[in-house]
Amino acid sequence: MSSSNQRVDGEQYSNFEFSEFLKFDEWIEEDDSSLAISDSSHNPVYRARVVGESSGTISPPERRSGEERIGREKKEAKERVAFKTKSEVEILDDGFKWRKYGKKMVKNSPNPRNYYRCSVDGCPVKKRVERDKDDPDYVITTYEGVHIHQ
DNA sequence: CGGGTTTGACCCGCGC
DNA sequence: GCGCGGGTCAAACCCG
Repeated sequence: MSSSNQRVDGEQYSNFEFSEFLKFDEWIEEDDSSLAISDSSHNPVYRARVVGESSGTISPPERRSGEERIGREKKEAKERVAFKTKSEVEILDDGFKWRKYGKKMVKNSPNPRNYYRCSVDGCPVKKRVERDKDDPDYVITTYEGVHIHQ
């Protein structure tokens, strides 16, 4: 991963409290509504959240091989936070190390969808990056789960 | 050498 | 019951 953009947001995200901010259901404009689009490589202009149904529990990712994954129980829906950011590169450095584990093409969009996972052991955090179909200049980054480490 | 990235195949849930 | 879509894993390759 070679991110040409210097990381100046590491602390910015540290202050992020997903569990608290998760309160929206649609794209909401940030205070930077003016879309000033700072020169900073990335600045979340939009924030959306889609918590896993609070009432409708979704089955956890139980892989095939019904023998090693079995045992997982549905504790609570994982948090899903989506950020719409204007960026040229989809590899936004949020202060964590991500390992790409898959790429898929969306049928509704000519743009591929990249799947990332936290390299830290025990970190069940997953990241999904996709380019906006209507706004190629924008990148939608969806975070899933919470980091067990800072 | 290690870690990370890549692409295809595989799997699962749901819809029809 | 089968098909589609989306998601994940895995082997191989590349880079530092």
